[in-house]
Amino acid sequence: MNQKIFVSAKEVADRAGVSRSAVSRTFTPGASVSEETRRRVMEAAEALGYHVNHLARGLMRNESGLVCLIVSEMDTPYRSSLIRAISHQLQSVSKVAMLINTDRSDKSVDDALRLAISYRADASIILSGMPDRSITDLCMKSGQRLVLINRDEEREGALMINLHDREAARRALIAFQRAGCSRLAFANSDVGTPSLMAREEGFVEAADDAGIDVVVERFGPTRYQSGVVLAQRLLTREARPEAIFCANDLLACGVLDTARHQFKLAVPEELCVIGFDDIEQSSWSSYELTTFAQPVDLIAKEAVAWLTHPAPADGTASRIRADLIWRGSVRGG
Amino acid sequence: MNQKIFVSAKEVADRAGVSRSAVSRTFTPGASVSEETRRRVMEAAEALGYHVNHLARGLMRNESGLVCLIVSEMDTPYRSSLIRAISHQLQSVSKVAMLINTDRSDKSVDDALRLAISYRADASIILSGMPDRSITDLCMKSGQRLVLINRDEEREGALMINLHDREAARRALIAFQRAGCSRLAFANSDVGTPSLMAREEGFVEAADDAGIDVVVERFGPTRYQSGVVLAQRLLTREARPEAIFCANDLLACGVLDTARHQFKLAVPEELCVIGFDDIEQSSWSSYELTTFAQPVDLIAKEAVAWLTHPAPADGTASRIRADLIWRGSVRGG
DNA sequence: TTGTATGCGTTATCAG
DNA sequence: CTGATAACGCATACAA
Repeated sequence: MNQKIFVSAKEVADRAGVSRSAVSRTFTPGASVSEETRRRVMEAAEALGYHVNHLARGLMRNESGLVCLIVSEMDTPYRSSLIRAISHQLQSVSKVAMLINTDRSDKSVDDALRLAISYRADASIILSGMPDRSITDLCMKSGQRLVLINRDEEREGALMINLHDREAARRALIAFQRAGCSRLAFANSDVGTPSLMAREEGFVEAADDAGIDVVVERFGPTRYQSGVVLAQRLLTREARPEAIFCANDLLACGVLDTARHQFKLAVPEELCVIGFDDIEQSSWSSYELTTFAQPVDLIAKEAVAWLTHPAPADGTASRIRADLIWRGSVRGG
Repeated sequence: MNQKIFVSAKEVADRAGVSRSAVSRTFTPGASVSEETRRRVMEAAEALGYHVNHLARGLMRNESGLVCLIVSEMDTPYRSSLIRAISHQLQSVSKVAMLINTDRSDKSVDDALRLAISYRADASIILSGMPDRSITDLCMKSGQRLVLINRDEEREGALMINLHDREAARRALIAFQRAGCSRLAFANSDVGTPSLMAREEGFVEAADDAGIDVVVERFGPTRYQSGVVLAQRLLTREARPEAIFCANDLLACGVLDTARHQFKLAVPEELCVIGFDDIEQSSWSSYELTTFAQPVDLIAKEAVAWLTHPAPADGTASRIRADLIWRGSVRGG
């Protein structure tokens, strides 16, 4: 069944009439080989269909070229675009992404991290959940780098990339105020992800400061269908909100659809909505959603740069600003 | 920088007071170890933070546990849900997905496949593009299994998973006929992916058989924005189509939005639309798109089952039926 | 059941 | 610039 048939450096060396070291050097960037031997090696390698065994190379160098991406609900628009951006960046520095699905449990994140260690991954990037401190310590001790995206929690030696969620929430409030909205609401899922909570808290605080009340509603996973439920709850209140800030775009789409189709509300005339992420659907003409853009390419670039570049201090935190994209779901853009 | 600090089987053996073979056996499912030694080994391993080195193990067994996913535009709804399903299935059989981004060029697919060989991936699953025959031959010769999804092209020894695209297209025609539509159109991208072309050809053929004319329009990548352009072209024709079958849901969403918002057409009263894939957005209340469902979980299951199970004949082809999901974009569901 | 010895394909070291 | 040799961490055939 499993025919071995992998051609090794020795075979190439024999055919080319050189030592196996010469073969190794030919495929090691920046090694010194004469033009002549390189040519002969390449020729033999081509003929035999030789490919460097990255497993063996990784074993020697203690560096596999693998980077572990740990993520749940990866078929969600924002997540998948972040994955695309990161894997693309990784490839540009000759690394490759290992993709690991988790459910929401922190234990599954721990398992993923263990797997990363088993494969001697050069690094792990966590997009969902939060591993136990004992595991992250193990990662650091193993010389494995760690990047936490939107986790908003400290981990010794790891790179933390976060957005200015609270500050963005303040700007959302200002936008609503300028639109003349006074009855405000915040629509959130009930999963309690740090970045989602930061948006909620930032919005409520900002409203507090301005002496405005905010109705906060939380429900279900962070998905479209939850947005539907949230809208039903919010829009049936006696004092119907004039503006809803949603924890992310998926919720906002559900809210918008429900407001328009079920409650026959005109947006933005009767209801203003702001989301977060700027997923592709937000720009579709059924939504025209005003939202904060997550700069996924920038996030990916920062993450990968930190992985390859010797770290400045070792662990670092990065805060990125989310730009407000004005579309039609808020008056007076 | 790169502290070595990976604990090896030898260290565990020393601490447990056994030979390193005992350690190896403890972590090899189905090896014979006494309960006593197993316990002591596990204890030592736990204490030291030992993890089997999958690189070394893969080197020995010539089998890495890695499966390469080759895909372009992976942040697209259908693609990302397929990736989720596959990676999930892989994890359930203790394999892990290596994710490789390609652009549309076949050369980038070749490169991805070479990388898979370098990592001694157990298999490669191709979701986009088509590699050169010389490369696929190399894969087979290297004992690397190959799965082609929706590629609709033969490759010796590979598993090909396809849908009944042509047959589905026939059913789309019937649905339109039952809705009383006579002026028909097909909206396609211009990338010429086999499965997309099969849907187009199947639809045109079925219409031919029924003596009906079909306007075919092709434009751009297979994305929402292309749907917008396609709708503009189709809906400004003298004889405006009453029904449009779109090569996939993303195009259909663009068509629907444009028909409604720009041309003020009522769906399904003045225009019927059918898509393909059943992405999540199709069920959103702004679309209510009637569409053919790609059974991603089934596809993933078949692919992974074939990878783990000794192949029936070696290479195989699988055709899966796409169910029509009736929603509001066609009259008389 | 256990330990010993050997080999997997590389790269790094060092002598030439 | 080149070639021999020693690791790397593990699995396994073989002997005990």
